[in-house]
Amino acid sequence: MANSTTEQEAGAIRRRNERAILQAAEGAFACHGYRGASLQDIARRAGLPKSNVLYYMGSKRRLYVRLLERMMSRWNAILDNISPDDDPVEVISAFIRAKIRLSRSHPEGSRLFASEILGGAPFLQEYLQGDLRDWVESRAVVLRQWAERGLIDPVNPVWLIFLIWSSTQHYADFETQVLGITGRQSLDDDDLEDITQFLIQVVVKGCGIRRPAAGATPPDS
Amino acid sequence: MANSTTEQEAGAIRRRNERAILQAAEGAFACHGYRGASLQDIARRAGLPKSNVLYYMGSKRRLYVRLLERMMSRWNAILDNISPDDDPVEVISAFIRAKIRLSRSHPEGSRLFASEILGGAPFLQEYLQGDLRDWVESRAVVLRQWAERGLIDPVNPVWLIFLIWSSTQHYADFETQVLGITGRQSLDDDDLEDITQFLIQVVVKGCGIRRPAAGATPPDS
DNA sequence: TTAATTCTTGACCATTCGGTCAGTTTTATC
DNA sequence: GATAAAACTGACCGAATGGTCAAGAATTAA
Repeated sequence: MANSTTEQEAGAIRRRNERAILQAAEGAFACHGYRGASLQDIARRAGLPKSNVLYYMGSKRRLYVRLLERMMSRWNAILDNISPDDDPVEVISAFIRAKIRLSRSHPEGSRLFASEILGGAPFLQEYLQGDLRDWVESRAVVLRQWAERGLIDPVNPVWLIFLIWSSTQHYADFETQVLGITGRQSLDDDDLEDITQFLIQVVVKGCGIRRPAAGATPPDS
Repeated sequence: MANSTTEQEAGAIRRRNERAILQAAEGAFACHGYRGASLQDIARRAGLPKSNVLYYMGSKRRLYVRLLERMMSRWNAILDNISPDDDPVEVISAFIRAKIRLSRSHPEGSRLFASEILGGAPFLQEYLQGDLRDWVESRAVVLRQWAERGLIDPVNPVWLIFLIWSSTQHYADFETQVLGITGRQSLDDDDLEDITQFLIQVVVKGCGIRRPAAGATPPDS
């Protein structure tokens, strides 16, 4: 294969091919699920022979797990810490915004995750019942403290978190439905900003989320 | 095969076997998607030889389409008509409630639908851009009229419909995630009622949905 | 009882699946 | 240019895929 740039740092070929394979596989797994996706199809999308895919990834399972881990690390990156002293409106708004951004920047990874959950999460059970559960519980504690201080209605924190997850995830997972119904070819940045504002408004107003009284407990900004 | 009840109306065997196959196939397709599910697995779930599945259903594709159509008819059943004169709070509440009930009564059909959309809706494109789009548009008209009369904040009706769809669908599609994170084995009726109340409250309050002034335009009940 | 219809199923088919491997080519190092 | 390491890939394997078919079993209709 003709390679125009002969001089490049070591491992460049590996990096480039792995990137191509991972991207191709993400699309295939997102579209057809773990079982439904085939290495042949992934190889074709990546423009490589099937043997080459296995040379780099070892096996279909390893490739799939690697993609899941990549997606979960993206997910973890937006699960930032919050403190009871933070401004609830800011925290919730930032969370919704980050989640929408993730759905937009990595729609296929998002669908890959959804497909994994739909199939009963055979590879992510541990994560769901471990790290992610702990994260949800820690946020629930903060939300309850906000409720005690009258900064939010006494809603079930877990249902609220699920509401935000589902309503934002929707725009990646059900993109086909959204486009089909709205008659668009794609959603542009303005649409996404509009959706983000709408979700923030409904959640903040719907849960009675308020900013803390000025000077009471400064949100450290 | 021993058949205890010899005397029964014609077609009883067919009905019973088709039921078993459809149920088995719904679970398999929901779990693994169209490509990922295998007739062998479906036959095993139904307790029949593979040949028998093909005898009744013709082909994998026909079986899949039949399941999709069955699910869409359930879906259509809750897309009832509304009039601008109806009480917005009642309409939205009833819609959320019906949608939650559908997710609960037919979780695997719900996941089957989700899997179809995730895969790009190869079999449902027409439905999405046709009947469903028309339905959404007709509801959007009513919602805008409500907004003009001050019965709801001027939110984008389509985003509101998507919000209700996604947040309710979540409890079927992401059941594994919900159970893993809450540490439950299953969600009981009380949980679902709690979730329903939460979603109704957030949406109604969040969108500023109000009941029409008494006697103004009676909701015909 | 007989004849027709429906139902059942194992054997079989071409194709594709994930995966192995040996052998070749390309690249990096000296 | 020589050597070693990395990259590449066609051929191949056993298993599983969706689907066909013919022949037999069970049920129904006459």
